[in-house]
Amino acid sequence: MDEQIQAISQPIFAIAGREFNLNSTQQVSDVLFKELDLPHERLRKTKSGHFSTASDVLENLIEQDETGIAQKMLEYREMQKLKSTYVDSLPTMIHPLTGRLHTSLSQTGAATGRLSSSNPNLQNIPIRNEAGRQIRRGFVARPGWQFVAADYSQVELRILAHVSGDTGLVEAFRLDQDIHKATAAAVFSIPLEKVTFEQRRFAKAVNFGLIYGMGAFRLARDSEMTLGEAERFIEAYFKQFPGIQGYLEGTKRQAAEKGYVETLLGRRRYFEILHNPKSSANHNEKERARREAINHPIQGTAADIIKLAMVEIHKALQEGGYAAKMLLQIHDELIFEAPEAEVEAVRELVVRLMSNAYTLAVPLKVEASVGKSWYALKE
DNA sequence: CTCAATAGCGCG
DNA sequence: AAAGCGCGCTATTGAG
Repeated sequence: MDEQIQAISQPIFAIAGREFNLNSTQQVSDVLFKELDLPHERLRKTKSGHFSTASDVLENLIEQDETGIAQKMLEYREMQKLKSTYVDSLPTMIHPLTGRLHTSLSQTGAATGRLSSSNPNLQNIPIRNEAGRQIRRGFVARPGWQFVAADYSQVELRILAHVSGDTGLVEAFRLDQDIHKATAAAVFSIPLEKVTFEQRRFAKAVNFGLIYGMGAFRLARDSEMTLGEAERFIEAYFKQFPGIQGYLEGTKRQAAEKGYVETLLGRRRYFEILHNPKSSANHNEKERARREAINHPIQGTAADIIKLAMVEIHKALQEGGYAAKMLLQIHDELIFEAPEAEVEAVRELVVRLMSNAYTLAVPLKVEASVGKSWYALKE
């Protein structure tokens, strides 16, 4: 990746006889969409009226783009992001006395009760693409120590199963089924072993979309379905998981009647927009508030639970006389650093306390891994 | 120079 | 435009 990153030091590109700065989305938009022979009537516009050059737009253009500029820009952007945000920036933030990076965690940064991380943000270190993932090679445990990482598996869907009481979802988690596969089998009315990769991928998108209050429009856009087909699919989904439909409706009703919704542990988020019938908010704002209300009890409960686990684990490490330290929380995941001799005990302790942090109608599954670097975590 | 808004994108 | 939630950081742009 070093070579790839070095290769982007020059952000000036020439195309259609003009030079422009690839960092300037406005320049790119003007040149790429107006001077090139691309159909630009149907393209998305930004707030300021320029054509959007967001990655999803460029990806859709690759096919028809004979110049190859769309592909080039995506590659350039990926490397530029990694270079500016991580490779160039993180080393400058190493503390001179400790030789380490120290983030600041805010307990009030997120409306749902999540923590947020800043200066630097260590909750968004790349992992999804291999080039970015290489950044994690830079995070290494001190000599003779190892990282122990433990994350909740599907914690938000498990919380949805609990708060909705949906029997199908609860059963699937109790049987420790592959939840997206089980969803696909249910909505397509086929046996588990007949579920294709595509069907599972689709069910996964729908499961996540629900947590965020997704509608038929988005579903249709992200799939090959028409709007009508997407509406029928969602209908079929709710028929299969009526508890989920009940949760969505109940949450909306509570937000309207009481003006707030809350997590299992009582953390509230207020929605004046939905409570006040004379609210001046427009339709879009109300729809957004509706989705926020749907999401809060789920995301917020997950945040409550991992915080309980963090308190318990801190206590247990202290009382057990461990040298191991809790380093970082990434929403559904905790990272520790432990001396070699403590690794197995810490791993066992962390998995146990995270799993038992709060009792739901379904098990809280925790997966752990160990390694000398953040890149090399295994198991 | 600082400040705010915007576009874009990294993560869960 | 906006049409799935929650964040923080970088670069550009335009303003004072």
